[in-house]
Amino acid sequence: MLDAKFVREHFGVVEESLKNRGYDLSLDEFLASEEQRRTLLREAEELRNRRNVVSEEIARQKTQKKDVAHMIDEMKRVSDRIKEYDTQLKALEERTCEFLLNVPNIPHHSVPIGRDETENVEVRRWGEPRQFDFEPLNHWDIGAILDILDFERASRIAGARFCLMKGAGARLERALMNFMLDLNTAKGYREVFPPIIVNRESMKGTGQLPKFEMELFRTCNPEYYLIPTAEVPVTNIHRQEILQEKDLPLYYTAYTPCFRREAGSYGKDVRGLIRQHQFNKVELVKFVKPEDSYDELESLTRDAEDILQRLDLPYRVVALCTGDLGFAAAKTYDLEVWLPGQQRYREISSCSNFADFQARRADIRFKREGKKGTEFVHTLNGSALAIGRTVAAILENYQQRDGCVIVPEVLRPYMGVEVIR
RNA sequence: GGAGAGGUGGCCGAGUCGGUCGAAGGCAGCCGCCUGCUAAGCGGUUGUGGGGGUAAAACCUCACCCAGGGUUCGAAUCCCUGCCUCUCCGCCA
Repeated sequence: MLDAKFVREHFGVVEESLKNRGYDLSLDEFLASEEQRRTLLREAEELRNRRNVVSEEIARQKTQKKDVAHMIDEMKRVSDRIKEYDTQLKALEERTCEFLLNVPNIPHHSVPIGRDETENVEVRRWGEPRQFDFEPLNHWDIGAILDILDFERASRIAGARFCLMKGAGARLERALMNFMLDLNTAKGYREVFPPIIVNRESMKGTGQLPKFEMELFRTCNPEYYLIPTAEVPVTNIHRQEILQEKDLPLYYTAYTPCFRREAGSYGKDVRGLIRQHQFNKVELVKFVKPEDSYDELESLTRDAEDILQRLDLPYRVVALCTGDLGFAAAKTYDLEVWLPGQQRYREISSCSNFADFQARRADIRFKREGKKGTEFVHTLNGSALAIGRTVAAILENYQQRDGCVIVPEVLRPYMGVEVIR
């Protein structure tokens, strides 16, 4: 969420950023109702002041047994007027809040301007896509041949966009989770295992709600939401807290299952592990001081890249342009891994700096040593990595002519075997 | 699921029959004094958010005693609802 005062005072900046993101949203109505709100607020506060002053007077005179009926009479009228003001103010506040909740973050000035994903900018590449002396298969074919990925039975158990992993497939999934968590914690990220269904407030805090209700699974009675990413519960660890400067930065890593409706993605990636309703992911989350957040984004991205490098999977880093940037993000790098079966790079991690956008929504602040007042922290997160997609990448990149799959060296201690056959 | 208790400032803790309570007292922190010895004593000070104001402060004002409603001229104090915590019983991975 943006700061109402900031929007008031810098609406030019906000309009520009909305335009760059491809949003068609006018600020006029917001500015007008804000103006009205502030006027009403001042008048209401004057009345309250009057009421406070006279109420004290009433108390004083009453102890002296004086007649206060006329004052009480006046205050009755004042209180009625305050109530009227409050009703109006509440309506206005709801309107401005509602509006602000639907305004996306302002992109950082280093974010390339562009309409959609075709205008994202490649920042760097790592690794050489392997040259095959045979036609490389898709991971779902490899999975079927090895009998480690079973989409048919999964659809019987649950439905489309689910996968039953079996034998070495299940073991590979688990190996990757452990490998990634071990690596991340060794770098100083604190491992947490959070609730994976959360309340509405948490979803609001990170920006999934109210705008993206359609993309979430929800429970009824009582109402909870299944998390689409560990970002939600982990960022909300510090919701409504005031942290101390000396406690920052805070680094967390978490493995969780993730659940996504994938509404509106009909026909996309219908086969394989790329787009599932349920998938596993290891996430990195940072809480940092504002002045550090863009450096922290670079190091967070490097930490995610490190996993791909250790797995020896070719990838590239892409800076998302304004038109492709997520709602809450100020800047995002996507890591795209090479999939030989599809002959293209596919997203496997998304690393973002949200600046103070989530912190303001979730009310996560910090106090500087020796300074008055508080400031919002900056939050960041990134996948390190999406497990299912990593499985797909390993199967496709490490496949052999005879159908078996070599296990990447760093995973062998976790897998117990060198080859999946 | 059943029966009770409770949620007050960084922490502990008071708040009487609703009125001068942003809230006693203690601890902790900060500033100063005193003392010369490893610490005590004395004085002062210490929250957050909004609006106004200022070059910036100062300053003025409103709100905040879990959250949201209600009663009242006036609520931390009374009523209702919700959330959370604790104790006991039951059930259970």
